[in-house]
Amino acid sequence: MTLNTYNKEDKILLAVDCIIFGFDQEELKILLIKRNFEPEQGKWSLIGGFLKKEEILDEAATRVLQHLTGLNEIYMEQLHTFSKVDRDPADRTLSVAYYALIDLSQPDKNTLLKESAKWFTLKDAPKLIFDHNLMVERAMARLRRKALSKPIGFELLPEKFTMRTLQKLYEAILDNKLDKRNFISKFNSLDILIKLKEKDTSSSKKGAYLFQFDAEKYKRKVEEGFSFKL
Amino acid sequence: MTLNTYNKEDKILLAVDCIIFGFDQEELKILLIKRNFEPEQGKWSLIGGFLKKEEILDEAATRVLQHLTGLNEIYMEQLHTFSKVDRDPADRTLSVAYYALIDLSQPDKNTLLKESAKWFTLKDAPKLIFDHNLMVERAMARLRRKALSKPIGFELLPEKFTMRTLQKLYEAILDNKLDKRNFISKFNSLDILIKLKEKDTSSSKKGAYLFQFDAEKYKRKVEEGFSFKL
DNA sequence: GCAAAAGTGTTTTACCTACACCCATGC
DNA sequence: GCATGGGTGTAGGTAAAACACTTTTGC
Repeated sequence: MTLNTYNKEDKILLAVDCIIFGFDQEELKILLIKRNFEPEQGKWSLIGGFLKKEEILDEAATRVLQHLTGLNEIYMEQLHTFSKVDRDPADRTLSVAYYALIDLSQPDKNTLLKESAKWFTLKDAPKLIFDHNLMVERAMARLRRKALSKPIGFELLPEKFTMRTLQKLYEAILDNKLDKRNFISKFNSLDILIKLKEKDTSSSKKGAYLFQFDAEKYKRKVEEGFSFKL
Repeated sequence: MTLNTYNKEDKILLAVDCIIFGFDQEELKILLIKRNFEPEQGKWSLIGGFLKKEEILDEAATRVLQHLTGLNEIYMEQLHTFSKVDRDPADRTLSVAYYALIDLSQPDKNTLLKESAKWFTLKDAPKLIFDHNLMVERAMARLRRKALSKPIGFELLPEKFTMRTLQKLYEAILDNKLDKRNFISKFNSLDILIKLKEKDTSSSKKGAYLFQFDAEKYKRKVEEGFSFKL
C-alpha cells in the first residue's frame, strides 16, 4: 500500500501507557506494575506497551490492560501524548496516555493476572519511571475536571450502590468533603439514578437504599448537551 | 543510545496537524492549505508535517506552522492523537492534532508566506483530506468548552481591544448572541481586564474604551484555581 | 437505652437573566 | 439635528450553600 511518498520521514516507536484508577468504596487507587525488562527493570511503572502497526490506539490500550491484568471491557479515554525526547532512555519513544476508572468491589476486577501488578492508594504510590508521575498527575486533573460536570464514576462503582458510596467516590476524586444533603439533592435533581427497594446493610444497622445508574436516561440527556456543576 | 531493548517493536510515522483559528473582529476563521504533494495533491488540508526524531511534538507543531505561514510565537495546545489505521492512504501514519488561536487584525499575522495557504470562514471551509474535518470539529468543541470556563481568546485579540470586540469573539466561538450588559458585567467581575484611558474610534463616532488583558492578575488567579461560567 | 449510620427541609445568599434608555460624536 | 454605536442599572428567579435534628436497628 505504501506509495513511497513519505520515505524520507522518521519513524518512531509509539507506546501506550494506562493510568488505571480504581475505587474500593473507601479510597481512590491506582494500578501499577513492577517492570520486568530493561531499562528501569524492577521499578514501578504504569502498565504500558507498544502500538502495533495494524492497531489503533484505543485497541492498543485495551490490549495492554487486558494482557497485563486480565481486565477487559473497561472504558478508557485518551488523555495526552507525551513526547519529551529523552523520556525513555532506551530509545526515542512517544507515549499516548490513556486513563480508566474501574470498580474494585467486584471481586473479578480485584484479582490481577500478574503477580507484579498492584493497587496503590494515591498517597502511597511510589515514584514511577520516566514521565509516568506526570501522566498520573495529568490524569488526576482530568478526572477531577470531568467529575465536576459529568456523572463520571459510574464505571468506578458496582451496579448497585448507596448514596453514601457515591458521595465518598466524589470526595475521593475531588479531595474534599461534601455536604450530604446537598449532594443527595443535587443527584436527585439530575434525574439519572433509579432508587431501588433493596437496602444495603453491610455498613449500618438501619440499612441504606441502593441506587442504580439509569444509563438510558443519561444517554438521552447527553445527546441534549447534558452537563452539571457540582 | 539505543539499547536494542525494543527491537521487535513497530516504528510508525507521526504527523502533526494544526487547526489554526483566527479572528478578524467579525468572524472566526480557519487556516487551510492546498496540498502540493501526493496523496490528495491539490485538495485542501490542515497545515501539517512530520515529527522528526529529535523533536518534541510542541516544537514540531510550531515548526510546521512557522514554515508554512511565517507565523511564530503562536500559543498552541495539543488536542488529540488520531490513529485510524487507514486514515492516510499512503502509509500508516498517526497524527497528533494541535490547535491555536490567532489575532488576524495584526497585519503581519494576516499575510501568509505561501500562496497555497488561505483563511476560510468556518461556514465556507471546503471538505478536507483524511480525517481533518473530524479534527476541526473536535478542536471547535474544545475551543467552545474552554471559552465557557476560561478567558480564552486573548490570543485571538490584539493587545488592546474593545468590549464589543471581545463579545463578538465569544459570540463567534459559542455561535450565539450574548447580552451586552451581562457580558460586560461578567468580565468586569472577573477582574482580569485593565480599562485604558484610550478609545478606539474606528467603528463609532463616540469611540469605545480599549481594554487590556491583565496577564499578571490572571496568572495569580489561575494558580488559585480560577475558572468561571459564562 | 445507646451507639452508628441513614434520611430528610428550610433559609440565606449569590449569580444568572431579562430588559430599555440616555450619551457622545461626526456628519 | 439625526444617525450610529457606546455605555449603564435593576428587579426577579433559580440554583448553590449552609445548616441540625429525627429515625432505625442491632447490640
